Amino acid sequence: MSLQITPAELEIMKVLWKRPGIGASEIVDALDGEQDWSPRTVKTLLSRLVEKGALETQADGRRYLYRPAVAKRDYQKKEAGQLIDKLFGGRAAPLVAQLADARGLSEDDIEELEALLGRLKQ
Amino acid sequence: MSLQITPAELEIMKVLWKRPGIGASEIVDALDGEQDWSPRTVKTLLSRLVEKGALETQADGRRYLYRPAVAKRDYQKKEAGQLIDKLFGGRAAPLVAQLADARGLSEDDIEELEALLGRLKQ
DNA sequence: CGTTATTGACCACACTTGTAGTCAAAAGGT
DNA sequence: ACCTTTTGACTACAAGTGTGGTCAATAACG
Repeated sequence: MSLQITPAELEIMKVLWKRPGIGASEIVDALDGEQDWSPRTVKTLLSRLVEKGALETQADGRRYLYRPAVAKRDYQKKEAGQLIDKLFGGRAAPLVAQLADARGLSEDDIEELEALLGRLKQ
Repeated sequence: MSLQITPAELEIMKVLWKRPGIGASEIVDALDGEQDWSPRTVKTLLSRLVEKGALETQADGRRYLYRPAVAKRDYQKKEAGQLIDKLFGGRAAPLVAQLADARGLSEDDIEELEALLGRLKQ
């Protein structure tokens, strides 16, 4: 179940990761200002996500409540892993080097990473 | 020029980043074992890449020699940046944390990253 | 030289993706 | 009890993508 989430679908997932268990209209509202989609479009994306198993539904009278069937954490992991496999020969360090180069790590980033590495070390 | 390279096209790019300036048949050979594509498919992907400006051609008698118009480095940077914007709120540190969790960083990775951070610090 | 293999140009076609319309059932307002 | 709104189901349709075929020119081989 490779669960291919497209960029448009991802916007929906992001809303639901933040507020799981809401209905279509709340999602439309949450996206207002972010995306300029008709409610129809949002509904279509919801259906497709349900169909591909990325969302679970729970009937609530006339409508469904939607919630992610995939944790954000897991999805992030999968995507990050795919990227380094695809482009960085499976090694994480070169990716980080590119990131540093591409957009510069902030002081905070650097500190956070050092702490992380410290924890990993022992 | 946002230069959208699809996964299949990327395989071609990878060959050409490694060996720029080769012709279609060499690319087909290089992909043999990697991808199971007919030479026709490779040809189509090449045309599309040229059309979208990701490859440059140089006539060589009856055929073209192809070479990347985009440096691998730059493409990696763009992809990595897109990923963290898309999924990690634009911050690199959480991505690295996920990677560490997802596949574990090797000793070497950790050392490399520490060195990198050291360099970035001053 | 005539035949064959290669190459780029152009074409095909199903599947996915972005974006939305139609429809019928149900829920809610008045 | 109607009319309107909302919702999910189904449908549409163009652009992009994966995969490969046809064709004509030409290079290479015998």
